[in-house]
Amino acid sequence: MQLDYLGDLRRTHPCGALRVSDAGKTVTLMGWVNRRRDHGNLIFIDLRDRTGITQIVFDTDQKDVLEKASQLRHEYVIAVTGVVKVREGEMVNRKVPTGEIELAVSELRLLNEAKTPPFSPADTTLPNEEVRLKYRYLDLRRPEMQHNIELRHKVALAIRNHLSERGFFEIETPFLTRSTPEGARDFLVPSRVHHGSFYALPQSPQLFKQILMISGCEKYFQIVRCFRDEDLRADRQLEFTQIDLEMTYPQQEQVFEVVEGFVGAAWKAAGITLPPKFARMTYDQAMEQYGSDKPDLRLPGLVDVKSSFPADALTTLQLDPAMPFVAVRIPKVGELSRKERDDNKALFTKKPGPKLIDDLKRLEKSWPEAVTKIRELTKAAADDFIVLVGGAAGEAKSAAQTRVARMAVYAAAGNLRMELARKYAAKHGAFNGDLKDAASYKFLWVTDFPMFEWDEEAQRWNAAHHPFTSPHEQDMEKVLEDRDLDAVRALAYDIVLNGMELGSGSVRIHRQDVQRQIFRALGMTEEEAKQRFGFFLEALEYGTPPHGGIALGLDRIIMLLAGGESLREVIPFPKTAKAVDMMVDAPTPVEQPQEDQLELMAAFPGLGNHEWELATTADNLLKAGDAILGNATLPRQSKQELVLALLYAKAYDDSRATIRLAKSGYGLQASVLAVQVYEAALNSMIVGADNELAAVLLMTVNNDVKSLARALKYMDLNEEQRKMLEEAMAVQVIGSWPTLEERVARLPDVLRPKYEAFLPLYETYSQWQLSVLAGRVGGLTSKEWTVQLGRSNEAVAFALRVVVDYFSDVVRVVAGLFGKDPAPLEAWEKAATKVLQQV
RNA sequence: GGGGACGUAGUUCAGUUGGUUAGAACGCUGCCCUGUCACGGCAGAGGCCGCGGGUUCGAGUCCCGUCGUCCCCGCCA
Repeated sequence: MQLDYLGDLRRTHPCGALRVSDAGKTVTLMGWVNRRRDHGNLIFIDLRDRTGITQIVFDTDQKDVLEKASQLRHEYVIAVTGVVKVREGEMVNRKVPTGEIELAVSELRLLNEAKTPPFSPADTTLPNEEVRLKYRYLDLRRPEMQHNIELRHKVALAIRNHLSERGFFEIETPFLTRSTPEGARDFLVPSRVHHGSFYALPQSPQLFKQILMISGCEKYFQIVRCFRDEDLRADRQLEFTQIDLEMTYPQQEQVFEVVEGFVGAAWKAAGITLPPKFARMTYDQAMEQYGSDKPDLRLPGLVDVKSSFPADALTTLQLDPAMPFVAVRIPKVGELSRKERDDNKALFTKKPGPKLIDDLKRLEKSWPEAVTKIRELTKAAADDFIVLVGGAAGEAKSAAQTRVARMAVYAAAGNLRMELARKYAAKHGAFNGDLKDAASYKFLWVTDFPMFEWDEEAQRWNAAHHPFTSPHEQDMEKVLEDRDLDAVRALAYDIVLNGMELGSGSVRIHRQDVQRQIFRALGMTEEEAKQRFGFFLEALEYGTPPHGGIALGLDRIIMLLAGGESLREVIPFPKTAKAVDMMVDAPTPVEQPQEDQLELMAAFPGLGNHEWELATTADNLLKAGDAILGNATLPRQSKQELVLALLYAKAYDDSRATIRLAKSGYGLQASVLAVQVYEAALNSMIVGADNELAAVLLMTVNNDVKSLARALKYMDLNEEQRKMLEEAMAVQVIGSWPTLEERVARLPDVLRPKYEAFLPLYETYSQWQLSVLAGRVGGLTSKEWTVQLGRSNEAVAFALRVVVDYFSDVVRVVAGLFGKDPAPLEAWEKAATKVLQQV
């Protein structure tokens, strides 16, 4: 079809703007064909842009234009000029804002055509997420997505303006930086200039914003991208946006005021007026009243019912009188069947300690007054559902455990409360509040978090927030004297909305004596602290003002305001649960011209050119092997086929692990694992009954190990090397096969004679070969034998050579037996030989 | 790493106890239609039933594996 040029045509109005008051005007609209209704001599088209839809009309008044309009299809881009006409009577469409007018077109320019899209932005039912993400540009054309994008812009702008008006400066901090003290995995970026060193992408600008306070910036904020290399969820993406702020000389309350201010401005931008102040609650109160540090206030809290019972009742119920005993009430659930009650039991924690009493009717038989009292205390209506949670008798032993045990009971009750609330959401309706109604948003500040958490596994204290959080001034003595650490409260706070944590912050430590003491309490030595935060500790020493701040998740805020179930609804280009961008198809293996390889190699210290080439070759070999066979595609009809398929799978897994270890420079560990590859190679020869090839293989294996032995140097072992040795041994144990006898015993009868014929040969060579590396590594403890453990190019090269040499043998033998064509391997093998000969 | 749900036409879905030629709606193509607005009518095209094995006389349907998407646990403020 003939396309038109835009020429000097200008758009006079967006598609969502025209009203009756514009009647008679000659206007020009541009946009997409959203929908067409072709009546032959009368054509309606809904023209769409981000502002909305206008109906445009073509009729026989202009035959040539009508003719042209009949060619239009979904998502064609057009420009139209015409006169705005008022629609009358039946012709009005009350469903759209522009429904009282239409445009009688006199000129149509076709700016672009479109392939038939996999789905149309005008569709009423959505395709699945995969399709939406792949064709994200089509998905984003949908009015809902346009709305979310606009909402996000407006909210961010309102926050910026609000904070700017209150003296906050938006200041940028680096993306290429070093690891900050949050607990998540960092994204790492190898440095080209500094071989073997990495930048980390920030999990948050925590230390930078504190440094800005030390730098005299007084009030900082930033709407900033943060990165965390963790598994994704509906409400978690690899990269997400925080509203980050920090200020000097703050009372905790001042931070709250600032946040209440900009959150109010944000909600205002979404057309909702929030009350000026949010509720406040201490951590202990939150736990006792809701069994959660992020209480959802839309439903009734827990109610202490201990006083309802006579003293002996607790004993009869096998409850610990020192533990909490609370009622969980879910409104309007109504009668439950026996089966449903049993199902609900499964929602209760499996941990020992907390105990569930879910049958109030039975309870009523023994203590009728108690149950009446409970109904009173909980203000329960007749159709409300109530269960009780207490602490099982005899669980908490020491006084120190009591607080933990009490919290566990509350937490169990709190969890059950939310599980039941979600399950019966349709009945109580508390979660279906009107998005536009301020009452649907229950904000809450949770304050006075504990400063430390006891880590049972590591047997030490952890910082509950992060190690720069200031303790309460009243609790400072305990910190400085290193006592009662579990009772120390932090000046840390969370902002919670409808049971979701929106943000988290604290007043920070500004005195180096306190900071030093905190590190000590956390079991960090001076050196460790210096190594991780040296620059920051030094900065603290140059007159640091008291400061504090907070960070809120912008994506979550937008999601809640948009009524979305997932962050993907409010992030234009999100990633899937497996961390893939479906549109651009990231991440991808990199096509590697030599220079790029060198850059990456630089990230792996100690790996030489030749070793890198070997690693790449081995990688390609694995790919080639899998293309020919494919672990999953091997038939497994006979026992022999099963054994071969398993052998191939093992060789593949070990090869892959070997290459990974080798690339990281862990030569010896890789070598130990590589032994498993030729073990598998050997076994496949034997099962395949290719005795001659197996014998040759044994000889070359022998030579390989000998040459490795020659290459390695004798030297003393230090502490680090000893640790690596243990690691290497662990790898050996994990990767080890059953003994020879066990293996023979497992073989099908047909195969056993063949295998047994091999035993002498096998025992002479392979048994010895297998034990060579492990044995020699073991010998390291006697300080006779060593390498630069984990950093030896010789060991790396050996491991990779083993993979390259023998994995292809496995592939060839297995392919032969399964009747697959090993030809694709040949081209690769030529290339591999070349690399191998370079040694 | 573990658990669950799903995978059939471009899209959303149906497909009985395993049984003839795998269906519907929307979309697409062609023709007709001057007041529709999720327009309507007639005709038509469109399927590796995700992929690989197995069981069976016979598999979209049963079994095993694998890949992908979503949700949850672990992990992560």
